[in-house]
Amino acid sequence: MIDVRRLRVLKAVVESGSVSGAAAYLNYTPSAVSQSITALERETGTVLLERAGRGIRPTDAALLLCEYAGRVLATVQQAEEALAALRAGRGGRVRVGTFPTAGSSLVPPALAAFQRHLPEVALDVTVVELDEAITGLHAGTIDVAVVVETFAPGHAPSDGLTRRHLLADPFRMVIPRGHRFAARRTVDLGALAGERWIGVSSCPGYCQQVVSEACLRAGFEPRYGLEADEYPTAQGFVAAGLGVALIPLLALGAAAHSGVVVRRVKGEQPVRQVWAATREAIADQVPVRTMLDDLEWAARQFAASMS
Amino acid sequence: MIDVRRLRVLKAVVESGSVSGAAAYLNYTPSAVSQSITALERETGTVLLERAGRGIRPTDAALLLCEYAGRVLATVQQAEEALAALRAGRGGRVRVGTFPTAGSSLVPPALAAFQRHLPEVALDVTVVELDEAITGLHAGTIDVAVVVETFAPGHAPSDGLTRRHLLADPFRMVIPRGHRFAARRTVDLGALAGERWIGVSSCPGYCQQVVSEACLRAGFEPRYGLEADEYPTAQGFVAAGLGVALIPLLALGAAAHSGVVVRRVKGEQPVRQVWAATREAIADQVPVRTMLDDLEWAARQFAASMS
DNA sequence: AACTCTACTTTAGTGTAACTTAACTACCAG
DNA sequence: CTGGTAGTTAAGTTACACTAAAGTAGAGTT
Repeated sequence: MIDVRRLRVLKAVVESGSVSGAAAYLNYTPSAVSQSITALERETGTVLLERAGRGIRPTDAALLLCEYAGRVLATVQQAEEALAALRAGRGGRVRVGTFPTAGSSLVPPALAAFQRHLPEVALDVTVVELDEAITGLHAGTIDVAVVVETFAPGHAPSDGLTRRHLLADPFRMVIPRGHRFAARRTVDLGALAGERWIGVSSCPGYCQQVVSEACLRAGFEPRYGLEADEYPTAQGFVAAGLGVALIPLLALGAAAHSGVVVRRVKGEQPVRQVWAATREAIADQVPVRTMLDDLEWAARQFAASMS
Repeated sequence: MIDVRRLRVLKAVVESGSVSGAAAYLNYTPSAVSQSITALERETGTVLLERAGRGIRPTDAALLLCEYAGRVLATVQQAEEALAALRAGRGGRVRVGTFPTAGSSLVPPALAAFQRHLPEVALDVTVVELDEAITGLHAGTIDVAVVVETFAPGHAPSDGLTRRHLLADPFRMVIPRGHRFAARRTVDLGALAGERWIGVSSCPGYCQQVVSEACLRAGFEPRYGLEADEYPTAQGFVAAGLGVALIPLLALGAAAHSGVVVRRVKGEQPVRQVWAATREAIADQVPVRTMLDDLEWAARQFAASMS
């Protein structure tokens, strides 16, 4: 394979028309240029320069190689420019993994803001469970994950990952419209000890745990009746009078089901913590940082709108 | 400017999916590959590989660079192929300079043969005087010159040039159809001592000299009447009865003027030597050597047809 | 949980080749 | 013939690309 650096030297010679001119251009000595060309001639088995009086004249072969050298060097320069563009946040792709109940109030506004900031970066959004998010981050199939808890203060951050706190998402009491507490502004959990509780399977483990702990703090263990697969379904169950549920504000969305009322919990709020996580290795990249910033911004917007 | 050799290494890594795979492919040690990539990362200020478990994963930047690397390496390979083609005699250009009276029997058949042999080589043909031919060869504006004499055995070949003998082109006596010697097979120059001689200015110096020397050998100095600018004109003058002329066989062409007869000179033939000359530096190139061979072939053909 | 294997990185050392310096050759001009 | 310019050659030095060997870290094994 022809050495591209020597092609560069040849190009300089052909374009300047002399060895010494090329040397000046390249900040070499004429000797170095001469030796480079000789080496290239040896390498290609072709005569590239002929002596012509005091100077030199490129052969057909030299002109041919020079043409290709131009293309090669132009391509390399294009590569540099494309790389600079990528580093500046133009081009490339960010893969976002979000937990199932991230809701319409957090991730979509963040994605919209991101597209405004970096319109040339492609976006992949997938819904993933918590463990998928972690393994995806490690495997490189996800760049930014929006997850619930796990990264809570107590937990050690998974190795090689870094996280940013987005939001403390409070649970609200969802009760049927006709319920005896529907008129109250806030609801004491303890007063609902006897109710039938609706569980949600899509937020496995942790969310359920928050609910249980809140109930325990209120002095009772919730009696679960139905298990909904999603929070909207759970609202439906509540509206149908099948029980009550504690549902995170984010999962309630902008508009609650018409058959239910949403009430603040009296006393200490049960909350779930929402985090954004990414690999440390890519945390400095413009698109990744921008995505984190936009998620944070969307979270602040949401928190402000719900206060 | 990004180092293309390192791009090559990166490409190997990305395509094989591992450092050790690339090392095996390139006949390097994994260490060398790792160092190359690190250097490329330093050079570009970009992270190219992330550790992923036991192996590595290329970043977006690496994939981007890899794409350009493919183009660059492909272009270099194309250059090599184009160069090989040029060396094999496909492509390129041969510039032929020929003396004014080279005639239709030598150069055109040679050019036709050349085009048959190397159809992809472009041809430039110019008519040049002798000194133009020499300077043109030196200056590189002519690759192959067809010249008369100058390179005769006595002469030292001009520096840096090499020559090949093509033809001893004999002069023939051209006399009017009605001339008293028109019936003879051969003509004794001495018998024409009293005739008016037609000179030709287009073959300056040497051709004239050959004629004069031949006449001197025959014991007289020719009395020049008219001077024609070209050999066909000279034939016209002879046909009109304005004198006689010694004209090289090549210049007579395939068909002589209808008003004249062409007769062999008795005794020692006045001849002009026809040579092909080229620069030593390019004498080994396929197109140049082919051109010389074809000129030689055309000369043999001509000599055979005129025997 | 300790081990082992594999993959990559790091560090130190070596050899090649790329460049410089200096001397040489060749061409042209005064 | 001399001086100046352009290119090449030869010798020497430097830089760096690669190897060797030791180090680190993940993933499977006993």
